[in-house]
Amino acid sequence: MKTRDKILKAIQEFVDEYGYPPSIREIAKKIRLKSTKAVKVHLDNLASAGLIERVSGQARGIRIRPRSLPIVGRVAAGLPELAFEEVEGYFTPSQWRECFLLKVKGDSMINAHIYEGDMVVVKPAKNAMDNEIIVANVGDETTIKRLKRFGKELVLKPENDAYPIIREAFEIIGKVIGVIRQV
Amino acid sequence: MKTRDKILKAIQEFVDEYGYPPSIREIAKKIRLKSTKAVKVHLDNLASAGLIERVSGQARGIRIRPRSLPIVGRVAAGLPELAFEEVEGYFTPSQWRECFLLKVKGDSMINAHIYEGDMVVVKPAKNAMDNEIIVANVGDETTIKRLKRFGKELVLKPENDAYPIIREAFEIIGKVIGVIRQV
DNA sequence: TTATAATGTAAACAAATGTTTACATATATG
DNA sequence: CATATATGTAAACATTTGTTTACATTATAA
Repeated sequence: MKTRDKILKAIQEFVDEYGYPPSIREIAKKIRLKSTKAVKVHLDNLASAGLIERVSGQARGIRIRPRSLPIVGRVAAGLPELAFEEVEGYFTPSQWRECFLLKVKGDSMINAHIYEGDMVVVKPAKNAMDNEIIVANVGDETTIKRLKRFGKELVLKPENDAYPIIREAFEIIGKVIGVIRQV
Repeated sequence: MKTRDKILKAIQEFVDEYGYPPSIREIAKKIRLKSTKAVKVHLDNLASAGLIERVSGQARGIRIRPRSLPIVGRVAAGLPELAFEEVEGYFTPSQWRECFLLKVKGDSMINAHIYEGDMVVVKPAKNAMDNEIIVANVGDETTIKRLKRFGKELVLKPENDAYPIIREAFEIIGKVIGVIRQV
């Protein structure tokens, strides 16, 4: 692996671990270079190649693109090292920064393809719109349901015909903006 | 708004804008404080309150964004600012570092709860074990199936009884280690 | 009110950190 | 081979940046 790529990888790992970018000396130590000059040259190259951005003179003035995963529709033959022919877009987990994950219990939302053991991504909120899937507290139970407006009444609708609509009082905790399942 | 909260907000805004944390002087300038001492005291308070993490002596050694999302089983009443009673664990999107996302087409995997429009998280690999869900190229089609070993023969099994087992030649692209759906 | 703590200013200090210079070594490249 | 270029080491340098000290101001409580 070329030194330049090692540096890029080291930066990404450092940011993942510490939450802020490394200093030049920290990069040098991580990839076992004995001089800061060599690192600086490579950083300048990475910057002119557009792989990172730098603010000269500033401590840890390195910005790497927010980590994102490429979304593809199909994969080119041979899998030539992430050189996908048809990248449809990018998914950035950082859009979930303010969220938490709620582990799904029960099967009351299977029509929305939310199953026991899945994790729903919840964006904290106190209000929601008609038809959104939300997390709410009913009594001391935390539950995932679809919010439905019947005239002036707000109710919680399971996505499973075997369960009844909930008309009890509830408190909205947040909106479900995604579902994750680890295989 | 209290100075401490202004500082916390300023840090978040700075990180959003520049990709790395602010220096104490930059914070002071942003919230119009004329001394670095005042900022430092507040940073120390924020740190002991657990709202930020600091590495003393290091330039821009401030971490605000959690590296992981908390997984909860239920939410405490009132949602007291992300103070969850029962955090069961943490989910770190960075475990998907080497992966890509493949958009799901068709309904051949619905028994594994993988639906059209979902995205599967694929970890590139050239081999897989019996029973794993994999991404493979069959001809010039990219497909998601379960890998099955029949004696010495490896086949691709859909998770939908309406589809037949695929016995054609295929190339393994990677393993499916997760499923994401954006609601 | 008066004492005490919290908060802020100003300046000095020390450490961390980016930058530069001089030189050595490897790696092409003709 | 000979030369140029890239890459690296070592050390010095200048700036940035966290920390501390001394003191002023404001808020809080007895």
